[in-house]
Amino acid sequence: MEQYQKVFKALGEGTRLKIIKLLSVQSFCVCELAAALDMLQPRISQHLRILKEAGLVSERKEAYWNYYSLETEFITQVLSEFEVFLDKPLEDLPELGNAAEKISCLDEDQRVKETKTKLKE
Amino acid sequence: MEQYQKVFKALGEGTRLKIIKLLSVQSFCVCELAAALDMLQPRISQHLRILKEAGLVSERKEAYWNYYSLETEFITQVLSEFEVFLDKPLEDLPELGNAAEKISCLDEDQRVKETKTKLKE
DNA sequence: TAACTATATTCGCAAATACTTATATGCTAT
DNA sequence: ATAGCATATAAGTATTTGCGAATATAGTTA
Repeated sequence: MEQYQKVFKALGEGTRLKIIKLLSVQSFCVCELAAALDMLQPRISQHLRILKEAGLVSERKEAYWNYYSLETEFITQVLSEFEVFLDKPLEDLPELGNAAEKISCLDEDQRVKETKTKLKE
Repeated sequence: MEQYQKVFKALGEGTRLKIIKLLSVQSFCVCELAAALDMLQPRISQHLRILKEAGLVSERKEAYWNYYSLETEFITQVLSEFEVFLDKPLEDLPELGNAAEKISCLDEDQRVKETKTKLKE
């Protein structure tokens, strides 16, 4: 669950989305990305670090340059895993097992029925 | 592209991810979510507003309560569209057509070859 | 070694965001 | 109508985050 947060946070920013889209075409070094996006080099480096820590891009050093590549397969995998995550029962998630207990005694349909009954009486 | 940013930003936060996971099981009203997550009600309402504006959840009023439901199909659709987005040519994206021009004169393999040649001389 | 190029990191600032407290709105019930 | 419950909104504060400028690091050339 922490991984999804990290990945989605990395994806949820305009500049990083642009970088990702550029890298989806081909690998680029930092200075090329900076030129293409008309931004300062340190900014690009910072965003690339975030993307790299989330696993979305990888780095390859070549002479002067550091080329960054999009980890396309990783992205595909995380996104499909996320859909599986949404189908899992709450009990399987340590972060939410507690929450599951607090509401497990309630059933929505039953609740609504009770409410309606109560209101109609 | 703006939609992806909004959706991913909404997904990239811990509390909202938990809310989404809870709603993946069944619909809940605000006070139930607040109780389950042991958080204050206004905080939950705020997060729900963000999720709703991103299209990730929908609202249904019932007597006293506002029940929120996960828009599962929407999520699935956006995520698969995003993968298509990554395959599109840059020219199709108004936000990056400009960037495409700035780097279109460069070809990575050629660039690397030149570099290596230059370094070996 | 010294000078150069590309990149990474740090610092200070401004904008955005999440949180708490307090208040307002909307239904429902008496 | 007035009271009560659930929810939404607003105000104020603290934290986070993106940014520009300056500095540090790493690899390359002379």
